[in-house]
Amino acid sequence: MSTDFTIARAAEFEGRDVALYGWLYNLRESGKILFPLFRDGSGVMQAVVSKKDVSQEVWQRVSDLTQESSLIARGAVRREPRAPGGYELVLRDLEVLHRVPEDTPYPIARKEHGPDFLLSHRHLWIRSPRQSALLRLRHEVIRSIHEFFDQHGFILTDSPILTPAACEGTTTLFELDYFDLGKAYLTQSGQLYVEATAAALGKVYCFGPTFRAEKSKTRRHLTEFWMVEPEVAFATLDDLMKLGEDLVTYIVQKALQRRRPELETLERDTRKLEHIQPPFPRLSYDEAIKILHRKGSHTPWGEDLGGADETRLSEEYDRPVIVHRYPAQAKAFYMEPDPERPDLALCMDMLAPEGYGEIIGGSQRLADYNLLLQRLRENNLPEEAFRWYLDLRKFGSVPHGGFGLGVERTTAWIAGIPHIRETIPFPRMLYRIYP
RNA sequence: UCCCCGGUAGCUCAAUGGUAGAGCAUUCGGCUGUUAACCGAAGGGUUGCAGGUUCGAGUCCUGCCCGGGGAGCCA
Repeated sequence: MSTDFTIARAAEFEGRDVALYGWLYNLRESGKILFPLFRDGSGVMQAVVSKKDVSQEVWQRVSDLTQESSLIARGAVRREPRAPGGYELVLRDLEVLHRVPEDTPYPIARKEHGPDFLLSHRHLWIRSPRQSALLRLRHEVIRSIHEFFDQHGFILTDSPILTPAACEGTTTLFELDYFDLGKAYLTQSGQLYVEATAAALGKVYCFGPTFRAEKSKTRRHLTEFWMVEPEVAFATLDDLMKLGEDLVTYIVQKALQRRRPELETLERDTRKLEHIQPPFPRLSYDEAIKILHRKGSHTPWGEDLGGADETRLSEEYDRPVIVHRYPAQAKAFYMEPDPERPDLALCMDMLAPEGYGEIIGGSQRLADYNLLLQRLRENNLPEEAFRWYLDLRKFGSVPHGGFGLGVERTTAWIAGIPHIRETIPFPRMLYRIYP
């Protein structure tokens, strides 16, 4: 009897007797033959039970199964073209661990449901094949990120989640009381802290949840989302664009290599992912605005690009497009000005194809102490809270930079799904914090 | 915060201002290769909440609550 059987690896167990630890996904009956469908977390597998081949007790236990009852099914794995997945379990014995009572049946049917109902039952919805495929894909994205940075000599230095002040805007912070020390805030970005660790370790990144109290109500926003933020000492804007391009390529190609079955479950057109390879097109903001004006946009020079602009730009290309050197006035206080055009910031955004919008935002950071101090004052930021950040410009300041990549947006794009809320186990949104 | 759409059975949805219905789910019966199986039957309702118009309101009006999509902002 094998104990390490999983449905995903059923082919390796052909002809062997196995124990399947799982749940009932569905039960199809046809007279004296039963087709229970089991799921075990790795996939769904059909079993077959003939009345003449099993005891009366086993037959009864299977016919009495209710959806999502937990169980141990024992039998032989057989290749069977008529079974979904190509293999089925010839059931010999069934042990019921917990039977879902019929007066409180499992609420999620294998039929259509609305988003409100599904999100309110998110703790159960994640059991469905599509949702578990998305969570496996998310896992793969995260794993690839860590692999990539490890292979490129980066050190993981996580930033704090509780912070004393804003990283960027001050209006979009979740605030809480911190003992006798006054207010603390949930982090919006780990960037300022990885700037410090980059000066200590050279090439670093942080990976963790970030929080935005923005009242955004769109398919691209969550109030709590995960971001990976590399930061590199001595890096120029060109280095950052190259790093972002290599990272995104690595993530996409590994997803294709390792998560084909999941992408198939999601009915993703993988041809659109195959050609995600460097180099990605690069446009200056000036060039981007020209293209947009030619395509009918009315965004004036100097303003940040809107969602419709991003879609217009990305539909020009079959891979992500990098837009660099935005007007400084539209960007954050900590960005290094372009020495040739001080009205521009040495920054870059990467826009995913197919209208998925910005997946990366980054920049070279202000390295000069006096200019940084001036920018802090212009933005009415509390100087005291940024004392340590200013110190980084007092003790061996170097050109450096980094970017943030949004895990959920990246996963949604690779999965080809319309809303990012399905790419995180328990999404946090403007009007939803349960379950 | 603003704009648009919606709320009817556990779920997805019907119902000209005139007797609240179907499919799925649940229960019972039938069927030896089913593929969201199929066939037959049964149970299941304070039509989001409060008020108003009307002989009569799921339907029309007002307010509120809840959700969805989008804008702005962002990853």
